[in-house]
Amino acid sequence: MNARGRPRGFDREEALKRAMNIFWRRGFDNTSISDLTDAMGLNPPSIYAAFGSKEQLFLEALDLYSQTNGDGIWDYLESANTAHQAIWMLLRATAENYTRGTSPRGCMIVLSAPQMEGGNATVCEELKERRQQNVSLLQRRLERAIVEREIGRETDCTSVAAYFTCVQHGMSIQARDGASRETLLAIADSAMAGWGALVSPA
Amino acid sequence: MNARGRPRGFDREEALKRAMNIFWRRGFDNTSISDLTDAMGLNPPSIYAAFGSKEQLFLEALDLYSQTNGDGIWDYLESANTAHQAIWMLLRATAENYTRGTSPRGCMIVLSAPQMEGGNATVCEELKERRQQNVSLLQRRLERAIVEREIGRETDCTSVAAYFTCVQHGMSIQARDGASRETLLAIADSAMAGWGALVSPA
DNA sequence: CGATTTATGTAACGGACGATACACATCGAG
DNA sequence: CTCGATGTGTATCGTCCGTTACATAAATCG
Repeated sequence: MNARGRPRGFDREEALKRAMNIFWRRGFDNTSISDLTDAMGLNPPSIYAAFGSKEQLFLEALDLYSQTNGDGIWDYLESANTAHQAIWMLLRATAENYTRGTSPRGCMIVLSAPQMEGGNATVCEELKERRQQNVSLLQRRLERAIVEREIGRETDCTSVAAYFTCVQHGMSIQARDGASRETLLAIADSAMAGWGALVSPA
Repeated sequence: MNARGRPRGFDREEALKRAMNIFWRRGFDNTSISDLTDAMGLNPPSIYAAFGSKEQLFLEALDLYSQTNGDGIWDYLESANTAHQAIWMLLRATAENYTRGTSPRGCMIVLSAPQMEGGNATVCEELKERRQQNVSLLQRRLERAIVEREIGRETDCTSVAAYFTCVQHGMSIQARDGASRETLLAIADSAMAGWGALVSPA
């Protein structure tokens, strides 16, 4: 009992990758089905048969983005030995990731649909949740650093996580506005300058 | 030779204010003429006669935003005695400004149209230029602080300005995502924590 | 071989968009 | 008053949007 009917005439993953790139560059609302058919080399019925709708296609593209572009950044959180090193490398990896010549600049999750009203509600909510998950990841890493006695028990992990997340989000805007990799790396370093004052002593 | 013809039946400034609010909340592309007619209480021909086009209306609304909402923030840059105090107050004022109950959260200039492709090119370019002007303002204030011997001559004013601008931009995203005033104020304080390491000694 | 199932290409759907044509209302000038 | 000028309301323009109907192509199943 194998695939019945006419087989799909295109590579679904390749098509999804192209959709991701154009959503990333133009955002959800500013990407039309016509844009997608051009970029994916498909006609509308093929897209709808394979992905369901523009909204579902975007959500799949968002998953692909998180897996292929996000992980390279967030892996450092757990792999680095200290929270200080982890966040520093996270920010520096972000700077490099946001200024790759071949990819759109900045983060798809931050830039795709910043308006909470007027656009697609499901998409907005999904993006918002993913952004907030990143705050939680940072916060948990800081709490782990308390347990491991890297930083003191008095550290306000929630505020510090919000601060570094804020810097990362801001880097998306700067990257989209054309900031150089050097500028973003300098921002990453600057953001770490206050570390000693942000965490309480171990 | 005074105003000939039928006089305008509405308050132009009040209508512009309402347009600003809805553009601020929904962004440029996600605000339709229908949204504007509802919010402004006008029919399309009245809007077009008074403001020209959706694009021109937005640009006027953007000017109004800068005058009524931006100045409260940026005035501190020149009025404060030191660059340190100026930037700190700038960030704290930003935190308060972005979390006023009556207004949309976050900055209109940052959130209205973050995509450089697919939307209105003129609007995108205008917003980008205004964002970059803010970097220049910060940079000049830091250079003044060098002249006034508040900070050392080795300070990398460009990088430091980019860093604080980045924090401010990030606060717009956080505010739009629902961050509390306390969270944003904590971010402002956190961002200042590295000041001593960011500037060279006087 | 049909019969069935799935994918594709063409062509178009209803609806929303930004923007206007047109008739009418309301002003100042003469 | 009449005349020219300008604002307003209705009703609509052409275009693009996301989506789909329909006929046809290409595969498996019996």
